[in-house]
Amino acid sequence: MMERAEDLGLSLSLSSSLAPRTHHVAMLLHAPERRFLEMPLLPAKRVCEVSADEERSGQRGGSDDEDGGCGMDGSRKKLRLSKDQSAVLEDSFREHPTLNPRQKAALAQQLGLRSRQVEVWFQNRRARTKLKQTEVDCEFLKRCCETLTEENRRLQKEVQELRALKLVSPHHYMHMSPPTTLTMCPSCERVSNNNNNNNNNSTTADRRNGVEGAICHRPIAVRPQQS
DNA sequence: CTGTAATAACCTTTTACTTCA
DNA sequence: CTTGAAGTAAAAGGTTATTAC
Repeated sequence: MMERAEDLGLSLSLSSSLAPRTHHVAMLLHAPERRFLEMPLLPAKRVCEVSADEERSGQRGGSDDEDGGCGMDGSRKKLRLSKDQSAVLEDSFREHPTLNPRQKAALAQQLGLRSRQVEVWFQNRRARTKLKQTEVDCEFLKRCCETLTEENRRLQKEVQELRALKLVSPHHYMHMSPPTTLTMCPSCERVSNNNNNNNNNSTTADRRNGVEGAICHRPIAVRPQQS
């Protein structure tokens, strides 16, 4: 059969970790719809696995990766890893989240598990890590969204007030100091704070006239707005 | 050189079991 | 004792990269 780099004791972290990661972004986007379309109408078939005694003892020897047997009733009995086994697996995971076949076999032998079980444990462990990270990212984005919503509300209010002021007292409006606001360059979409951005080219009058392009970091065509 | 089939490794989703409040 | 939620081992089915032909 094929002789992979791992079999030679080489790490394939680039090809086996990075590449799938790039593709799983697409998977995240498209998998749910696909899964929905392909969702079976009937429950998935039950599958036989390692017998309860073998699993519980965790001492099942024998050839690697062979399918386990079934309980007499075909029911799936679930292995619970001991604390020691979990600790060793966790340590190993911290060291390297993916295993090459040699590491996997060594770990399996050390723990008295099949290497398939070690492999599955690592798969699930990676999935849990990713899920946790997704939750963290989601929480962060939620907070960002709340902050931006609040900022948007504040800015809308400020715009309203300025418009009202301009109508009521144009002279006073022209001579007031610039508002505490953020300005986004329409060209490069960078946001700058007017108050501490002293080296930008825009003037207060520019901004009052809606000429926001003046703060751009690169030259852009500025078309004064009709007001 | 290119296309293709086989294979390994990994990922995501789902299922089923265990534990615990 | 029952029940529902959470945690997790394992299976299923998918994608991608590699290799041989």
